[in-house]
Amino acid sequence: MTEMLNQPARRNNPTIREVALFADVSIATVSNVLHGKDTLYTALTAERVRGAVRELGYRPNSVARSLVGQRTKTLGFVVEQPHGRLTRNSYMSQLLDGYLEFSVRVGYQIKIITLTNSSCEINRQQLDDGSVDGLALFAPPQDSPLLTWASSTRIPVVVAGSVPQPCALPQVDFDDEGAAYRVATWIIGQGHCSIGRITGLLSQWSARRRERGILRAFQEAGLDLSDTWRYEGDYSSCCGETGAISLLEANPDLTAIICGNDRAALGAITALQQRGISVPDTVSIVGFDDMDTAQWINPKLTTMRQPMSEMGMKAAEILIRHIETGIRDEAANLLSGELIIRQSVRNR
Amino acid sequence: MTEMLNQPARRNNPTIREVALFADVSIATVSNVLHGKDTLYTALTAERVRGAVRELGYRPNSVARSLVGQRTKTLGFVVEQPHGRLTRNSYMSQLLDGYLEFSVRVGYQIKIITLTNSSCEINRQQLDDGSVDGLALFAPPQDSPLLTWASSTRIPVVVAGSVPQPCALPQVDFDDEGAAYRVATWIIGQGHCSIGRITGLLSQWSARRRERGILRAFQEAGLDLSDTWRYEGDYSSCCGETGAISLLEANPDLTAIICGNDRAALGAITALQQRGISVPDTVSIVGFDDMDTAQWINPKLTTMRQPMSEMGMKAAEILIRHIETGIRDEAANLLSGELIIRQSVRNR
DNA sequence: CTGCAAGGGTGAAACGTTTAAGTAGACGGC
DNA sequence: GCCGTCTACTTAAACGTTTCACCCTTGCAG
Repeated sequence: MTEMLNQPARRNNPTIREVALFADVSIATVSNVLHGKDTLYTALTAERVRGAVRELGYRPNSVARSLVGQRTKTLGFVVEQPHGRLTRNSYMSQLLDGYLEFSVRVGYQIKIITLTNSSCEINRQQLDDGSVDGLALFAPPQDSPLLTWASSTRIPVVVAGSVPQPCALPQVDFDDEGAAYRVATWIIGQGHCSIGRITGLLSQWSARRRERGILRAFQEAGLDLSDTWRYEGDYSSCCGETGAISLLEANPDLTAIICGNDRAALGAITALQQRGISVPDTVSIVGFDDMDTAQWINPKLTTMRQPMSEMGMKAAEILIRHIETGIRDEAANLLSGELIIRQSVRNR
Repeated sequence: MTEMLNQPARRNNPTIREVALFADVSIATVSNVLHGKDTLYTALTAERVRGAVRELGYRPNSVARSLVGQRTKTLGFVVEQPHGRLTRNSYMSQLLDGYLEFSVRVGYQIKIITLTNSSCEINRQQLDDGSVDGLALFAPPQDSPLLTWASSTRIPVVVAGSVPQPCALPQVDFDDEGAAYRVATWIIGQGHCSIGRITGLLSQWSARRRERGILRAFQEAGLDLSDTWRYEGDYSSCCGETGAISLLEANPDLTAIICGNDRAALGAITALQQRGISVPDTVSIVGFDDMDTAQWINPKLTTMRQPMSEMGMKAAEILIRHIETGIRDEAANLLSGELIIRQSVRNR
């Protein structure tokens, strides 16, 4: 007994039990007061309880709460290697940002779950061990075993960003095709008709969808649909450099290039400028993503911004609705991008 | 009808109790097998238990585990508004990256805790409600009430990044003064002796420490220590623009500018180039941070890279050691930066 | 005076684990 | 034949909550 009194500095958090003792009421009453079940106690007892809580510095233990309530008010942010490092591309951070913002606003917390390919089997334990109420899979690799796992699991799941097309899960993604169509249509509207494109790897769904959008716009405008105007890259700046040069050699009358992402666009600009070809006066360049650097380079890059943060938010929204109402979202939520017009495209 | 079909997929996770029943052993035995307490069971029972686990698809509930074990194997990543959005500056994402990487490697998970100034009192509940074993406060505002709270709390805490100087908590930070000293010494070594500087707000500790480092180098080299060579900015690109011009007007023989961060450096370069002043031929520019854009602009920016990821790792390391051994780190862990030499500084 | 509803509260089970303490049986030494 | 020691288990008490069922007053209608 004296021991308890002697340990002022390092003593453990008080429990609801001690609060009850201190206030001279039952545990149940403390709980009721704390939950504002106001028909179950008098103002007097409430005051005594609150006094005890204040005096003892009581904070409810969320783990115990989760155990009995069978929910943790926590959502998982799942990211698989090789993305791994969140920062490598700001893509992930922006998704996280939106996801976090929405979740926190409605009272959920976020746990980050990273899976390495190798230890996928081991780490998968974390996915459904009761520590989260729901999971959002962000930009999963196309062949991720998680996708099949997710479609048969008990726990609410949503997939967001770069979703492989045939995917029977609730999903939110960028409207690649629509955005590409709009970019192409817009640039045609600027008077260009000899337009090259540097795509991502066409084995990837997102790159294929963008290609489709561009082709649709080209077709409507009666432009040449042949592969002469296409260079298949891999979203690297390096492929932007070689792609730009290669396209220009194949089509000397080229006046514009649509790049699959900003990095490729940066590479293209660099390569062209090194050869004394002016951007945008001779060749116009448009990118995809609106990465931070886009506004710092010269000329400032005109590009299609992906609504990353909004996608994160939407993912959280869908997930939380599923958790709280049991209603699983079935639609494919395609968010559209925004064309950020800067200086790298010239009106002819 | 469809509802009926949906039910079997939605059945709850099996508990250790059901595994025990299935394998016809006690709960304790299941637990022992799962924990590899190999003196406590025969190979035969182990096989029966593992069979049951497999058959039922049992996964231990981590919440229950945490409750009895009194630890969650989870660390908090605490970030206060107005940083809020992780992505605004990649600063936070990089810290998170390192923190995450180290933690995951040694078996800890990460929960993100964002605090808005307004609801600080409310959200503070989350900080010590038993849901995390330790907390890392990243780049707290100088006057953050969290800092005083943290120094008197029971739970292990570490502060990382932009730590206010008088802070009695375990901490890891960038060696601002040392890095600034090295940058200044190096640029003097390149033959410059008319060197301006654009600082951050000198009310902030980090900016003051950098200023001190620069002055020490200037003093050792016998350079003019007066304020003529100093422009106090606020780490914005805008202040870089006005700062560069203002310094140049005050000191026409200026040959180099040390910028408090990369954003200011970018602003300075833009402003100088707009006036037809060549960088680095006429004026050299050196930055601080090594933001992504630094390698994309022309000329590529020479800058002092902050070891953000390493700082995150170090924070996790210190925290976990404190948690597991009870030994609180008392040293101020100052990590040094790396000078990334690119093209924006000319050797005279 | 009885019955009964409402108000204000309590007791205890449950959530799913871990683990200290206990136990039954086999075996060996004397 | 008795004691002690191992081995392989089991029992049950925690961990800190929430919540459901129940209990005791008191007041009031019949």
